Amino acid sequence: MGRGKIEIKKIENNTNRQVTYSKRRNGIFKKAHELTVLCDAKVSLIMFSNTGKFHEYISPSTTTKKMYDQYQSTVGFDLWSSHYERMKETMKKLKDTNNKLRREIRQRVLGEDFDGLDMNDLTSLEQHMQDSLTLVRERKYHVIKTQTDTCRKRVRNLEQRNGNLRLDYETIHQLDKKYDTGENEGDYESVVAYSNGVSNLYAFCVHPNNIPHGAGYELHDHQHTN
Amino acid sequence: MGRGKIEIKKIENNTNRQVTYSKRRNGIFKKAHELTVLCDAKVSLIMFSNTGKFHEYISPSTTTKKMYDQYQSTVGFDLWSSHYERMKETMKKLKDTNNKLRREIRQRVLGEDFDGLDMNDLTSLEQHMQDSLTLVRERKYHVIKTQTDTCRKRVRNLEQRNGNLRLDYETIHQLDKKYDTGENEGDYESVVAYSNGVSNLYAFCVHPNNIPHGAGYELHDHQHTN
DNA sequence: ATCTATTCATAACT
DNA sequence: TAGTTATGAATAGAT
Repeated sequence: MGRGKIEIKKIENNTNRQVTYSKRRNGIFKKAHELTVLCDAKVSLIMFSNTGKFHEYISPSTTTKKMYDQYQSTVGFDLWSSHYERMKETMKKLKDTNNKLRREIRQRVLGEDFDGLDMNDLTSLEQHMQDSLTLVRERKYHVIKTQTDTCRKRVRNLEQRNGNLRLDYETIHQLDKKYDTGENEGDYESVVAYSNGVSNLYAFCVHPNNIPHGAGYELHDHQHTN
Repeated sequence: MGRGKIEIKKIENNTNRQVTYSKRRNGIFKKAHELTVLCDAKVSLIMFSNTGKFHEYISPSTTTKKMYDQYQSTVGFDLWSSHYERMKETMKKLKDTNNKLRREIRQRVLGEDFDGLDMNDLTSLEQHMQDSLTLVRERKYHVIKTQTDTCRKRVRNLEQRNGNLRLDYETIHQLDKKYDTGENEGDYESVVAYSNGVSNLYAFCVHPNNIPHGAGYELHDHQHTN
């Protein structure tokens, strides 16, 4: 139908193909619409050109979604059912699990929902809960013990540190006395020697009035205890 | 294009409509295929006649599902994503809930997974579990009490019944003695009178050897206790 | 189903 | 890209 018969095979000329696509597309759409009206049919027509351009015709009496729902139920095996059904299955299982967990919690945590449990069930439940409670208590005592140990260690460290401080302090005191009585010649070496292994001696020498509170040294303490 | 021009409106004659549908459907399918070949296009053509009959054409280079996936990504708003996404959302929530429940159970039932719980958490958890355990115990004792009460009632009933039986038995014994010594004249009335208010006297008279076990009377017992 | 007079769609051209 | 037209294709109505 045209100025000459054509063979039905791909039109290689790009422009021609485009033109033919456009013309014939309109032709089909027109036919689809005529069929819709004449025969009261429902038509969904979707096309993509080889360049990816999209066109569709859908009978006015329906929608594309409806057509595909109908398509699916007609063809039986539906296109997404595998995904969809598997998903629904999974969801059902999740819900079931959820409910079981909830019931367990209701029984064990909230102390409800005992219907259908006989003496044996109750006794076993009680035993289980007793065991679990014991586990929680053990955990708690473990935590307490750990905390106590840490605390004790810390105290011991502080005591030791305090002892050292006193020692240092007394040493300095004695040195001061020496200086006061002019007995300090040749003793500088011994002071330095003594200070090895005794912490913060220099600091005390600079600020001896800090000793009783020691707030300024907490950082040093930490460096030692850690 | 036929023996005469036709108006594009619904064909009322049923047969005519059917025939036209069939002819034009083939026409469109042919055109769809020609377009597919000539222009290297992809066509999905789905139709339902007004009687519900289904026909489809799909370009050989593709499938209906592919076409609709492409349709969805082209049109943007896709046909199933809303369902699908909502489903995925729901599933995620279910999984989360599930995990939370599981953790609670691990903590409270299995005595595991205490990481991140400090002393306060543990103390509160212990208290909660103690409370729950108490609830289970209460329930258990309630069940025990109920069972015990039922049992006790039953025993009391049986005892009472047993007492009645003995009474009956002795009565009969005395009557037998009377008969043995010939003292039974005019006493029939008194026996019947006596039997009023005493259960199963007739039965004893017929099968006095059943008395000690009484198995045959359990049904009667039930009728009395209920 | 098949036929065919007629209308319609469109290939080539502008 | 849009319009024209010669021509083949589609099909309405009849058989």
